[in-house]
Amino acid sequence: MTKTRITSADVAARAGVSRSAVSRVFTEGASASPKTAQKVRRAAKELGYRPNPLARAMITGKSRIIGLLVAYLDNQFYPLALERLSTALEAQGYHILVFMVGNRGTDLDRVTQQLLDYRVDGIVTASVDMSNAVTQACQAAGIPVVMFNRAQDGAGISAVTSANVAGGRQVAEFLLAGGHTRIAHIAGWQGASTGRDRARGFTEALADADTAPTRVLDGMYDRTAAIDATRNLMERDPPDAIFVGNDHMAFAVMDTLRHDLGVSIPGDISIVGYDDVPLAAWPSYDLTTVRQPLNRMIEATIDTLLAQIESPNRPTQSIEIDGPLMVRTSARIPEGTS
Amino acid sequence: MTKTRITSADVAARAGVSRSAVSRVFTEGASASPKTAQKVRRAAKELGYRPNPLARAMITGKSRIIGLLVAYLDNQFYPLALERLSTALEAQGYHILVFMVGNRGTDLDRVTQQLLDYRVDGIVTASVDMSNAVTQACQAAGIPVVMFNRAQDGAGISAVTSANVAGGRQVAEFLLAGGHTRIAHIAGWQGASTGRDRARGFTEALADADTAPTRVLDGMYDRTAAIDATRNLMERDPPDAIFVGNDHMAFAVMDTLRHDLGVSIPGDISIVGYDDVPLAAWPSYDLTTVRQPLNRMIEATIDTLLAQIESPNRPTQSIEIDGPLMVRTSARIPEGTS
DNA sequence: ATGAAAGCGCTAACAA
DNA sequence: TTGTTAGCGCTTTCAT
Repeated sequence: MTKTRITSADVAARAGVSRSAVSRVFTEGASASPKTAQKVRRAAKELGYRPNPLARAMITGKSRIIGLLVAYLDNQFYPLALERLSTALEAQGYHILVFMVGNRGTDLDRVTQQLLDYRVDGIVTASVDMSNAVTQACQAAGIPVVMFNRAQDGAGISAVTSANVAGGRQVAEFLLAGGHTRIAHIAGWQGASTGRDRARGFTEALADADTAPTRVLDGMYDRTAAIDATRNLMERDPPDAIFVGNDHMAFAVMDTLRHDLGVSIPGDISIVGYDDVPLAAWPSYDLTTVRQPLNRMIEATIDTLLAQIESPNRPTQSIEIDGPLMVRTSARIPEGTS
Repeated sequence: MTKTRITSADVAARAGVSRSAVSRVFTEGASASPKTAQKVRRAAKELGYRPNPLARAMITGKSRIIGLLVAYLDNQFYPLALERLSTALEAQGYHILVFMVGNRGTDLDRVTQQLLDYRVDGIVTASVDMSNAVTQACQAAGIPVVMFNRAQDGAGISAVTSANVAGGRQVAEFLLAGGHTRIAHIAGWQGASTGRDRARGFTEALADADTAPTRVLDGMYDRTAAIDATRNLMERDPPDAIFVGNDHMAFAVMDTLRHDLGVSIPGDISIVGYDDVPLAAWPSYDLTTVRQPLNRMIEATIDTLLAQIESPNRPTQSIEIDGPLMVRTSARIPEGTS
């Protein structure tokens, strides 16, 4: 059995037409008579021919590959995002080429270069914070970029996020309504827009009620850091509620509180997280949290990206998607709540 | 600012050499005099030139892309595998093109075709059970395939797994030593080699001790199925220990037992899982489980794949990697254990 | 060691 | 609508 690849020439020969004819039959919206099309398709099927996307990419300049830049995969939110993103893009004839960037300021330049090398049609960055340089370079090279779950102020880069400021507010209001008086915040990484926005909305809403968080610590979106922050918090001035910057950290906080410190949740302290990953709904945590509507965020990401690929001069856009507070049992529930 | 791409011709012109010379300078182990190399590199740097991998792929037939076929990303084990795999491959100059296959018998044919279309240099399948057809087709097309965390009996396909039969045995022996007498098994999907092997090792070891599992239910590697199985088990004949086919299901079992059924773990029932995902070590579960040594499995996967890419006629190999039982508190600990 | 020429598999002008 | 003719950007014999 030979490993010979079938080319369009083979099909052309067999169908008794030119290679261009074959090409046109396999190209969206190209002109080919039904008769030719039929002949070509038959020959192709008999030969097991399929166009070579690489060759096609070279000439069209479109690879139908989307570069995905991703840092952490330990927070359940991102694997799910990847799954949805990939599935949705495959449905549109695109595929995802993965570029892992080490969590802390790795060789971004090398990655950027590779991204450009592969002539990807577009780029999605997920959980990548230091993307300024990258995104700038890619934009400059004419490759559309959409930041997923991160925003970049005024940088002229498209971004899709949930309404993080509003989400932070929601949490503050919920906690206030629950009668909490000493509310602390273990924030998401303050180098990330999500971390900052959630903290801001939260603090602002408290300020509106003439109060303030007892303390704000940066949990870096990291489990260990969150554990340390929790201990620190409890040693000095124990709060009666903690808003944690994402679910991943909130689980760490709950674990530490319950199992290390013997604190009852929500009896002694209420905990609220952010993301609503599936684990948040598991009864071991049953975490009250702000949902980031993954499906709609993915949808928006893809729409934005594809729109930008189709019309390169289209202005960039930032999309913010509202997410509800999922009330569960990790935080005391205000009286008379529906 | 123009979007013009720099080609090897530009570099050649600037360096005063031929395009072949440029090519050789950028090709591993090609002959170029130090002088030429220097001139070319300088010109390239000045122009910001980098070879186009797609064009290179067309001629060499090597895309330096590895196709990753993956089904579920909700079990923490696979995102981590993906992360490690991608990082390690990037270090070797490869990248991962993702192909999601819907959990239940989706259009495998379409995916297979696309895999072939892209002329990937190799394929890794992860958590893909029905891979027979796919892998066969790819092998036939001369593309090396390595199955990660699945084995295929006698199919002449390379595979990397942990020692699942031995792992199952370990669990049985541990539970027996702990004095359990009514041991049930909520098994991993019996359509998957891992599910079958673990169940087999487990049952065999019990048989060696002249006993048998009180019941064996297929949990399908699915949270909901595992919950149902747990309820079913508890209604009819409650065991004093359950070996669960993977951690992901074990968490569901523990949640159901504790929060739905008010069962104490390990007071009333001991639970043992499989995988040792990070979550297993979190204090909320603190799950006794058999570790699948991820890093070494990934290493073996990559070694096998790259070896096969380099010498296509090399025979396929199945590698099995031992994993220790991680003893934690979800199962009663035998007396006098170190 | 180097350049000229040929070609990977395909699509895009251009005529016909 | 169709075929012919050029390439896309690169690597690779084959001479030199």
